[in-house]
Amino acid sequence: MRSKGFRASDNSIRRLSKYLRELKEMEKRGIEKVSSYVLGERLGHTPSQIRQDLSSFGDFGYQGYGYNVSSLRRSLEDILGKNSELTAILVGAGNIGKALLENFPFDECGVRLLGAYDVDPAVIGTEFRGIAVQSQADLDEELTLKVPDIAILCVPKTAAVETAEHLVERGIRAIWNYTNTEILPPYSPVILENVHFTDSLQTLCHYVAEAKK
Amino acid sequence: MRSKGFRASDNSIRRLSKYLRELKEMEKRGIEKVSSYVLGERLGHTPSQIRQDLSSFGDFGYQGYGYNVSSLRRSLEDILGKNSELTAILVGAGNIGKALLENFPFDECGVRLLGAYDVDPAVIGTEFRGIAVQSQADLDEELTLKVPDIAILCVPKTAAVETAEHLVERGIRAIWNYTNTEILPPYSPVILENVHFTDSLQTLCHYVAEAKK
DNA sequence: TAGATTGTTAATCGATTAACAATC
DNA sequence: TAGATTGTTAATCGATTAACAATC
Repeated sequence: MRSKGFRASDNSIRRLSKYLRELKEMEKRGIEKVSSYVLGERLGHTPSQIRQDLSSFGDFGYQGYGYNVSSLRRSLEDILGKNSELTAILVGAGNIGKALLENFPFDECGVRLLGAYDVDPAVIGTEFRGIAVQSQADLDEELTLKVPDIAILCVPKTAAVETAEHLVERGIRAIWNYTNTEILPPYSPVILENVHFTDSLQTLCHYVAEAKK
Repeated sequence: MRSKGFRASDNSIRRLSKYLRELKEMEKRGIEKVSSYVLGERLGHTPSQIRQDLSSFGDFGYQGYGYNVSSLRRSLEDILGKNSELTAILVGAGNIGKALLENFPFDECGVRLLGAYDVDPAVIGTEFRGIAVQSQADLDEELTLKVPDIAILCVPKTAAVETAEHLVERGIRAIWNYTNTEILPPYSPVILENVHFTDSLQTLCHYVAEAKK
């Protein structure tokens, strides 16, 4: 994982995830090598773009051959932090929180989920894949001991900003935000990744409405 | 909703959703007017960008005054298809499907959910907010009667491509894709909006891993 | 009126694509 | 070897930002 001078754009990073997805699929099918041309065909990108994206992180290919699927897969996993032993907690075990607890493939991203927390007594104690939901007090205690790398924020909209600020005050430096709310001021030093479902559907609806006209 | 000659970029459309979110918040707080400068401050965009984004869809502001919050909110809802009476069905009532059925604010996007479908007999018949999950056969019958505008695809990865193709063959022209898979060839005429959770977490992990170095 | 702020045109910046020498 | 395909440099394209006349 050799990093070069300039840094890749956010769009480029997101494409790496997409490439990784396709590479895993190819690996599963026993495909050994792939060229930027073929990968681009499959995913709708130009060969140039793929080579540019990859080359900003290292020399992964071989001239006249292309890329070895398995080894490029491993390199992309490295870049995307799979081997960085990152830890996370989940805050808010409502519906979306539960869905993540029950189903999300954290291993696939190399993230170890340390715990889940909620304020609702009816939910506290419930167990999902070996993780029992704990109380707010437990969360605060936990954070004094060790701050995980990532907080997955799944609390209701109304508690979103408050909870986010609380977590950041206690040392959290990255948030995976499911609250459909802008939880922190722009340019805050916290690394923020938003999953805004309504934004996504509204974008789709815009194009659908346009197409219907 | 006056549309001008050139079309807005995808990024621009996505920002409109963000603006809309903030405008709703301001409206709730009783704020009557807003300038591109103030809105930009709140969301981390330059005033120029906001004016550019908006002006590609119409003249919504007033010189020397700014924008009226309520009326801009309404205009953005129009652009984002809220008043286009779009319809949708949900296919695959597993965990994420259920979470959407139980919680997603479809009204907020102006989308009417017509039905939900699954192959699992254990799930068929279950009701969520007035919508009973129906069988695959029911789905096919429904599609011969009337094709909804959007299919929300929540089936397992393994059934993703097959189900998507099935739906498209029967007339579906837009898919909100929750399967974490590339379900259709690039450049297909179907309008596709992907919600790829793992891509999102991997992107976050990349930045977190970088920051830890 | 003077100050504020729009919509738009022009300038800048960054990202994508094309081209090509290097070389497996 | 000849053909294929990389990594990289240069050219193009598009998106963001700055500037400003118009005007409320």
